[in-house]
Amino acid sequence: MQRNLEGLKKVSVEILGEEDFVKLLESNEEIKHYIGFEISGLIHLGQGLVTALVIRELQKLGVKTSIYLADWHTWINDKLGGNRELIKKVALEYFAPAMQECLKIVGGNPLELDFILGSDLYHNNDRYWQGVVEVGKNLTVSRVKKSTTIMGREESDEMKFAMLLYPPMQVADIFEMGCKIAHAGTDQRKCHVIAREVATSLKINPLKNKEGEILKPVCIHHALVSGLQAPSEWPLPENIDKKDFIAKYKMSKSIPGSAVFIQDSPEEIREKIKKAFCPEKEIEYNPVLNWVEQIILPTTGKFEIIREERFGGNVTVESIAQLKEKFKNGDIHPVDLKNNIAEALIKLLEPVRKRFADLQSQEIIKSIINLRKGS
RNA sequence: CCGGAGAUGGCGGAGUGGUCAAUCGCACCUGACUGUAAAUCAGGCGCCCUUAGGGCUUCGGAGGUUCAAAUCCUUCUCUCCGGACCA
Repeated sequence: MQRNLEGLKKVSVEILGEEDFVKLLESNEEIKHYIGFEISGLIHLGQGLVTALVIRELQKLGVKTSIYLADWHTWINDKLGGNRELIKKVALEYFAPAMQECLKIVGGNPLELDFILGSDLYHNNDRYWQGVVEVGKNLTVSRVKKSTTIMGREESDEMKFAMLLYPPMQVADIFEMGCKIAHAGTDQRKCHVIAREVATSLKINPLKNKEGEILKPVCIHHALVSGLQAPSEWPLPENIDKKDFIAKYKMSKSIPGSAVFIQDSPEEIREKIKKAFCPEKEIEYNPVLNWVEQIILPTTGKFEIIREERFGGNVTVESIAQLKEKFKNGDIHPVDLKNNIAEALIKLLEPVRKRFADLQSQEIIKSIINLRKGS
């Protein structure tokens, strides 16, 4: 079994508590992982495939992986109209199978991926709610308020009191499930940092290794994938932090053109990518290039460009550095990139489309889409 | 509970009795220009009718005044800001 973190590091941006992770691997004890999902709508490539890539790598390390279907959190955050029945239905009939397919696509093993539904975890579970309170006793209100950005809300948005329950609940989830590895996109960082900070103060249900020592959860964060939309200003203004600026343009479910959803039809995929922002020779801020880097290459190991002779003929690249080089000097044109990434994605995602091709699945997907329009 | 402010189209935000289907900005859609997108320019952007034009339904909900209301009145709901209560 693989014992180093190199593969994992390639598909993530940071590991908080890396040394602890190495120790855990060496100790041969069971290591449980989880990533939590709000059942917030359709699954896009970032959520589906990038998550799956990390899970694949964790499985290679012998970690017991799981996905937490956070129906309570979804309810609190008022997604899917706050309709608890629908949330559960979508969780079990769309999210879970979809993530199995995504994991299969990237070469992971869906049979070794557990699913845990929030309602089941909390049902008749005093210890969980004690955990929530105990986490809360270690936090100030302002700290919790600041951390509500993990819910994808703006500070200016109206905040219901229940939203303040969300971060401590998310932290308590980790301890309740006994997950030594907590995994999420970088947007969830604040919550994980809280989890690590309070970990050593917990009395009721702390994380422990097999020697009984109290542990902080190891937190793995993957990068958020760029959205295809154009930035509000281009070229990027000189005087600002480019990284911060770019970070604002992530794939988003609420910005229609920014994301490809995993069950999108070939036509939809082509159309969205055709409309993508993709300046010629630009390698610093280029969402299409970013997709090749974060999705195509880690999944298939190569990126094939099929094009007419007059444009330079076919090329295959195997690293992002190689691709960037060719793109920067104009050997590869944005249209080459777009045409081929679209076809590559169509091919990759075919199993998902098949999985959800039946009438019942289509109904569920439709109901998610209509909800968004309505609310 | 009391006092004040407010609720307008996807969002922001004008409008305070007729000329308002509702200025404007953003977003969005179409076309032109580029081997893509962006930028720029032209047009569209409540719904229906084939255009001129016409019809229908809108300005938090309900009711009312008026020839005529997003605009006035009553009432309800919700939001924000103060204050009161704090055994």
